[in-house]
Amino acid sequence: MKPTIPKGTRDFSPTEVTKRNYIFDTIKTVFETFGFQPIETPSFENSNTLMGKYGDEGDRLIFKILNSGDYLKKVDDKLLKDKNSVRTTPKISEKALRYDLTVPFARYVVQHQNDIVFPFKRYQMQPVWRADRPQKGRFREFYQCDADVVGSKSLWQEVEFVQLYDEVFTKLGLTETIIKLNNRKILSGIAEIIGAKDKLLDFTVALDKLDKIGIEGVTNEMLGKGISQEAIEKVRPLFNFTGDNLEKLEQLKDLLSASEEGTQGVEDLEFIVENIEKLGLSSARLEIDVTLARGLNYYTGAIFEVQTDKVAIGSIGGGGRYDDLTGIFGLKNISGIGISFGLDRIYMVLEELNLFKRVVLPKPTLVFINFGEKEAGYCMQTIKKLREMGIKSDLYPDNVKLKKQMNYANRREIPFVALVGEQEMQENNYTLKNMHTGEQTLCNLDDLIRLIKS
RNA sequence: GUGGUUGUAGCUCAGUAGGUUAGAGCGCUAGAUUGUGGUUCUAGAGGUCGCCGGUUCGAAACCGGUCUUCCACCCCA
Repeated sequence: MKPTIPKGTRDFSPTEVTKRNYIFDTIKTVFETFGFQPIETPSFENSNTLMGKYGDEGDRLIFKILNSGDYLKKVDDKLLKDKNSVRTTPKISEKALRYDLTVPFARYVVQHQNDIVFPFKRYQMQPVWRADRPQKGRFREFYQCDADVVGSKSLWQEVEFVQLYDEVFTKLGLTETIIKLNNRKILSGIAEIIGAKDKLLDFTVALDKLDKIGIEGVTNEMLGKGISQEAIEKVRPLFNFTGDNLEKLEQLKDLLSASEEGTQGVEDLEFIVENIEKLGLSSARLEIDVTLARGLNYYTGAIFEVQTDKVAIGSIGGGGRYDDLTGIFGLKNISGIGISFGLDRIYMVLEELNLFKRVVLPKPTLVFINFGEKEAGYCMQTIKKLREMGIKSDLYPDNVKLKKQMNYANRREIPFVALVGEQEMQENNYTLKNMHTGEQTLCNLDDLIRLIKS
């Protein structure tokens, strides 16, 4: 049998895990610096917790878990005969793998509302699963690193999340990231102005593609969705939106003056932009982008997306404010805002830009050659002492040819090898070989420690 | 879900207008070197050519299906 793993999943080698942990640790440190606390939720939830939260497309991409036992027994004969998957699925599957971390978090907040101190700032770094077709930077199992705040409507949270993005990417050495910012209220306002409020979703999805398919493509798609030519004319200025953030906001103000919601959105963005300008960013750039829509339909306020133009890979993070996420689970009037880091994509970007230089694979500093049982026992005494001192050291476990043992040390890039044979044992000293220079020294334990520490 | 693409040794890939025994480089094992790795030289092991079926005297090659890889769309991190 040929060993394989399912489509869209990956194994991670020691080097890869080390590099991934470096990203995890960096993000985690920043999250905690900003006052977030960790939680974890199960990898699978009840289907009804997840289904219907991500739109029809999302439902299709949720991995369903088959009921245990004789799961077909209770299903109606008629239903089975009809071969209708959509209607049969709920009968044979009651659990599903989590699709993101935000919905399980909303469930968590509602379920534990009595124990939570609001405003609740939590972070979560766990895998999620999507039955998508894999392609570049898209997998069926991948990690998300989310930070959310629930229980505060303050726009300072938006400001903080921009700072947080900047901080994380700066620490990772990924500079000049572009933090795109928009507001769902502005999109609603625009739809209102053009009299296509019922087509908000179609409108935003089409607008989102502007940089990909161009003005003409977007126009055609909007026309195709039943948005009138006149309406499109009204928003044409959006297609060639230029200037700095404040200039863009001025233009938007004019465009949206007749929409209360749109105006509110502009004011929100103004607050964020002005304060970020006062506080300053280390290496990222905040950019208003009215074409930024994001697919999720639960965002109600600010929308974020982080991009880098150094690597063509799509967004490496995103998020936004959702005023009513917990409402679905019965807890009203709790506003939330959150952001997410796409760990796997960040990994690919750092790899491509060669930004993992500082990451070193954990490995022994010193390995002892095995010359036989007696010598091995003697070496283990020393290794015990060295390990107690925090020096990573190891005994080659088998008494095999010296060449093979040396080759092992070489392949693992272990900097020092100690040879202890009969001669050394009798004289109570060590032959220490520096694998880099090839230099060998006969020394006692103190000298050995001093040499490998230098 | 739609369209395209890929699969030959552990890895990266050659190969054939269908014809004895399927190749290379790297890696692996052994030796040159019995207490010395990285270089070099020599030898060796390793493949039902993704899987199933069809066409054919004959298929790794042609055809169909299926799985897989990668890519675009949809959607999205």
